[in-house]
Amino acid sequence: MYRTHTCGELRRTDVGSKVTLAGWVQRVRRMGGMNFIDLRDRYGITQLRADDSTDPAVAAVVARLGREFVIRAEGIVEERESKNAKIPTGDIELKITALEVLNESVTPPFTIEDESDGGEDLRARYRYLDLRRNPLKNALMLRHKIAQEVRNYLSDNGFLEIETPYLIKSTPEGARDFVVPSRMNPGQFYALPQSPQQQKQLLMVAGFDRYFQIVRCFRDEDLRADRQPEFTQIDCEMSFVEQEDVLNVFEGMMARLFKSVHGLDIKRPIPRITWYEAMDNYGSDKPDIRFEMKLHEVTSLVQGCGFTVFDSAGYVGAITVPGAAVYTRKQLDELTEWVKRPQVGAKGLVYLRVQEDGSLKSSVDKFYTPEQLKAVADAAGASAGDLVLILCGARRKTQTQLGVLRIEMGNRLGLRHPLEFAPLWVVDFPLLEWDDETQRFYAMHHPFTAPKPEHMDWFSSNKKEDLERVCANAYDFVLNGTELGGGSIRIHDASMQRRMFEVLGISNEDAEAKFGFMINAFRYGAPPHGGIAFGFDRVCALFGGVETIRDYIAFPKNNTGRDVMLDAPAPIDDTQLDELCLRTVEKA
RNA sequence: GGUGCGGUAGUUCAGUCUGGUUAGAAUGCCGGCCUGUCACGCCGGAGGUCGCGAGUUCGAGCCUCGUCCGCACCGCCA
Repeated sequence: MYRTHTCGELRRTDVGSKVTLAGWVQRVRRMGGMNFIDLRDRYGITQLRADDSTDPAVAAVVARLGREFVIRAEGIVEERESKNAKIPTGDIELKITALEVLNESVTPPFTIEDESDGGEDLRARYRYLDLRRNPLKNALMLRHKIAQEVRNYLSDNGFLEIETPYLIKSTPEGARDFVVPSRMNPGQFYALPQSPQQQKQLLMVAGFDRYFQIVRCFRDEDLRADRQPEFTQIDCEMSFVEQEDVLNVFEGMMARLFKSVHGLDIKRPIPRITWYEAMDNYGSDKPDIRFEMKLHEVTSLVQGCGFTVFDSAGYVGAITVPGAAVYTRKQLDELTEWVKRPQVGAKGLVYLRVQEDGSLKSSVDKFYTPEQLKAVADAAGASAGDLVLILCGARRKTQTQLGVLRIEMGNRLGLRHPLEFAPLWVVDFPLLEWDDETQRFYAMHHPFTAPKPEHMDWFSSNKKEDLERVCANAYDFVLNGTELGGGSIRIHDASMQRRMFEVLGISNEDAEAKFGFMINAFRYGAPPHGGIAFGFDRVCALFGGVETIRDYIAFPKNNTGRDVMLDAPAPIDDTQLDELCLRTVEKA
């Protein structure tokens, strides 16, 4: 037996017992004649003590120990002379009676401590060492906890966990597919699933009326702090449900997670706003509602006064930054430069200070009377000491820019506490999105999303402005400004599906070629159904209070999609290429 | 495809704007001292192709151009 206990469990009540521990050497403190070893495993740290004078054999082993050696120590649990309140085992130590090196370690390239001295890239290349550190270890433990809670909740609610294939068929709509060549079918390719969307709908046709899966998905797109090419979804689908049923079930799931992970009782029902309200009030389809600072349209108040920038704009909107009237000219200039960066894309920034005495000072004083400015400040909900920031331009574009500015000001004012949680449903998304470049509609969610029944007249119309108004039975779960999940009620009626393809400009032949198996299956009695999928990595990261998902994935890819530890992707042998008929002709 | 920031001891960084003797600090590592440390302390030591390539210059870590790599973001992500 290598050990009787872990390094995290011994307490004062164990004093006097003879135990054996095994783990990694975190640090050796040699005091001259007396030595302390911090022994670490997954469960914690226990201090070992060795006295050179009483046991020369142990002393000889201690003398050659280095960081990250794997050792096994036998000894007696003793109460410490001086306690360490920082660790749970801080009241005791192990007086070593026998010590064995199970394996040596070369000096690690960075320190294995909570605050490591290693940079991101270095730690990524030695991920197995990085994972020994508490922050990453705790992140993976949180991930496990959330996965367990999700499984239990869904299983308790009658959901069956069913696996779907990873080798499927490429679908042209949506993100780029990762493809896998087929040896037995030369020149043909599988695709890895972007999500098990079609399979789960087929499971509904098959009668598994409540399905879920914690499943890996793949998208060959550029990466971000919150986007990996392979990521994990909590994928769910239900039959004989309306939107309300889906929202209720998954509110319950999120409530259970908040309770079990953070001990929080979230308010139910979780607030719901429409996509239009989200855009008009927050300039985002995934608003962070931990703080107010809503958008206010002031277009009618500022036009016709000779300020041509506003007069020619389709929309003029404002946000009120509380307590920011003290911003200096320099700070405002910096903010103006900030909104003009390509990432935001505004042409300029108009400000309006409501000073402590109630008087107004703005960058457009010469165009407006104090009364007119007062009306703007009132419309924006500004009071003494506040700063009103105004952008103008095309409606949705400007709202989006104000939304980005709102988040930035929220950050600057410290209004976005990572461990404060404000969940939200965004509902009634537009069904379709017009693309100017290709002059056609695209499905905002995916082409199986059902239009709202009350919008069927518009959906039947061939006028662009009618189709643009059609809302979908689609919904997103948003937490603290991050989209954590999204789903919809699906189309289960063949004629409506045909109409959908027609609107999207997909011919019968194309639809047959791309989604033939779906269309065919739906002829055999598809039940009304709908579902949702959550980004599991993002759920973990947000519950952990950070914005990057990499820490919650054991072996993530870097910014360019590489696994720097494996050094993948990599070329393959010519023999492999030949077998797959993929060998390219050498260039002359 | 694009924008920004970064690349200098094992590691994290300073030095680059304003070119000039032997490129510094901290930490880690090695050696010595130390019997109650827990970020132990004290003394000493080793450790550098300044990412790579070209250019400007009497002289380049520093200036210019190119290139590679990392991170963040825009595009993209039905």
